Amino acid sequence: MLTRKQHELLRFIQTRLDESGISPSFEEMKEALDLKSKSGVHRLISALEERGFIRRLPNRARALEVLRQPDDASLRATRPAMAANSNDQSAPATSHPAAQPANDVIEIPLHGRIAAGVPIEALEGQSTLPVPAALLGTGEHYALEVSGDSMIEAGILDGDFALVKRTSSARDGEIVVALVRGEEATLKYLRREAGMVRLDPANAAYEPQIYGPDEVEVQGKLAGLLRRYH
Amino acid sequence: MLTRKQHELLRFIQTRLDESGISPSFEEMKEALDLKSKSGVHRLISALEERGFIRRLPNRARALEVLRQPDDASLRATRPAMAANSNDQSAPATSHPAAQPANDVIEIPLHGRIAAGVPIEALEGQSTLPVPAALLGTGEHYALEVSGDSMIEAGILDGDFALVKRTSSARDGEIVVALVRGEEATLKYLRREAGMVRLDPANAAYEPQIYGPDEVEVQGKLAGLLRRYH
DNA sequence: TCTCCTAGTGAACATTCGGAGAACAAGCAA
DNA sequence: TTGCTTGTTCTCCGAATGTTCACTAGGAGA
Repeated sequence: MLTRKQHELLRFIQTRLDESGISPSFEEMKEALDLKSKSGVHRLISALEERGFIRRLPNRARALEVLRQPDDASLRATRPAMAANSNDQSAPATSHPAAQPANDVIEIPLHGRIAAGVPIEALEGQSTLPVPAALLGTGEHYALEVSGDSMIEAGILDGDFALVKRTSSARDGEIVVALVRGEEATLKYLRREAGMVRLDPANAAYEPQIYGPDEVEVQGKLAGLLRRYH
Repeated sequence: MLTRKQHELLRFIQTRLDESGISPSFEEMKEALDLKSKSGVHRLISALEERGFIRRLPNRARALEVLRQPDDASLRATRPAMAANSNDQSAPATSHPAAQPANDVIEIPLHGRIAAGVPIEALEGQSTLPVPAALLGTGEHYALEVSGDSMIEAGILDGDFALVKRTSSARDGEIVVALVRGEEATLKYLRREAGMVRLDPANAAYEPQIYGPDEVEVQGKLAGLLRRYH
């Protein structure tokens, strides 16, 4: 899936993220790959993004996120080491060499219903929900039960479980959990325009809402969805 | 399923990916198979792709990904099931505190895409998908990747994973996997009227289809849904 | 608000590498 | 025979890489 250079760069980025938590700048990547110009890095980054290995915020410095690891044994072998690096060694949760089902499932907290007029922190969780790891990317996730039909045209129905990645940044067009004026958490499309933040429902019966940047806090972005039919 | 050469090539690719994480180029595969030309490799690659064993980005160098192993128990044991999930994500959240194994999880077989014009039995699957037991009821279940937008108004989008309970009976108004004339499996609302069976899409752009009772075989009914956002 | 600096963007050029595919032939099984 | 897999040669063109240079967006500070 990756060429040599792409692979090399991806590993460098991942290493830096593991060590310092900060993505390297183009300049640093240039040095690491022994190039004389940032342009080469730029193209490699673009290729990695195109192939779905990283994600980035355009025009933002050091705004890289690794989405997947290259599919190779050396990584699999080093994963325990990485775990020890990136996180506290006190988490022994990684010792499941062949515990097949367990490796594929992540237990995430269920924080209650969204669009209930209550900040979701208030509902910090009682229960948890097991979720296939494949539905999630990296990072911390939680689940919310969707209330209402304001996102129905995006295929998100009342009663669905939204799997949300905890983050305070999101890109235009992504579906986010937004806390409005510290009071109300809703699930909406995020769009920014003219210094304002617009929250777009996916239901022609509802109006987009426009707020000042200080009125809206992104609490996470939609990473997956679970639904039950009875 | 695979010819000797295809099998040999697939194993070579997998080996290289395991060792280096970088897919081999046509030139390298040519050498490995002891051929004198890349064209042979080209045809083998095409065959492997057509049969769903590998995935590739067209016109991209070294952009191969192995989706399935040949039906070979020794190999299969070493590959997590989700590797076969068309998209990325074979490397889930490498390590974070919230990632804990769970018990109430059921591993169900993933039978391929539905609405692909192929009876799903034909795709009897290598891969499996871990699913929270809470999403399913009793009985035997399997998963299908949804193809197309014919159920979009029911909140079922292209690329979603439908969790299906295997059953040959369903009630009016339920969403079922229906095999039409032994050929085509589709996901539709089931309705019976005047001795006929009607399969209703949930998309105004599509027409309901009406069949004789002998033409339609219910293979299961929708029990749950998984979706990933990228 | 304005100005400056840095990091990121991307066009352009050259070189080498890698993939697509037509065309022809041989071996083999139904 | 017919159909399929395989082997081979050859050609064409696009991808990947390295490099230079100029430009732009954002953030920091005056």
